[in-house]
Amino acid sequence: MPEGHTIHRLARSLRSTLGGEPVRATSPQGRFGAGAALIDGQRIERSEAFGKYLFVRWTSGEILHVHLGLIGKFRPALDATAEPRDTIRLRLANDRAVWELTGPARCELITPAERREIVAQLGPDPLRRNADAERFRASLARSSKPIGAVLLDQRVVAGIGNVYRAEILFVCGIRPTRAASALSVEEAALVWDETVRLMRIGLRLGRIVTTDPAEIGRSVGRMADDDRLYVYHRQHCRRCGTELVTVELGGRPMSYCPVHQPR
DNA sequence: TACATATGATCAT
DNA sequence: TGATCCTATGTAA
Repeated sequence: MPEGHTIHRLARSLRSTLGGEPVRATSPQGRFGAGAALIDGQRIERSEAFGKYLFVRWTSGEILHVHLGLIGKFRPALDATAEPRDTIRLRLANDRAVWELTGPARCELITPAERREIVAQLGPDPLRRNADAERFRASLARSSKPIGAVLLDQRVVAGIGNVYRAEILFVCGIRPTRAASALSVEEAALVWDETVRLMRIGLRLGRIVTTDPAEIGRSVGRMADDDRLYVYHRQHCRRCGTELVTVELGGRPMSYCPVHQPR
């Protein structure tokens, strides 16, 4: 379930559970066998996320680059003692924890220069300190494409995915079909601020929650799944019940509320 | 069993 | 824009 908050959380969890001592690395599936052998027995020196990209630096100097893509998962083993399934690309283990990676779009060892190239292609990451909001605003001002499509462009802002783009624009009251360059400075600032706010919540909770607990009438902990989002994957607006409009932007479907997201 | 679908990105045309 | 890759899950047949 990978938008940026997931990867940031993952980077932290890997550090806290595997950091400090040598890690056993294997590739039960075999497709990353040579790479796993190179980091096997090393310690994690650094584990960080940039947008949806995960970088784990090892004491040997190798950098593990993982991108989960649409269906990839990197999670603690359900049963650490069971024989690993043969879909597991990479398994990282010490005496405290076992992590299993399946279905990644990318799992490779890269050099620091290659890491820099990847990061250089990415826009500011709202979950990183010192993220450059002005650079984001300037990208919007330059783009005549719909804001709904622009928010998915990782070169503009790194980490937003299909859920957050829909939810952010709802919370900001902005119709996704509007040209990015048509947003006022205040609107662009609002989009950035809400992106930071909502993704931080996602990072803290480990799941995407964009609804206001006061509006829902329940604490976040007691919210049903159906109450967590305003528009994503819904037929009707969580706020007013109006039938949502679905459009395809950036090659992927998204919904908006015609009442709360005016032209 | 088969098929559709999923919080993504890349490559070919 | 469309095809393709990667895996797991839910629903239909």
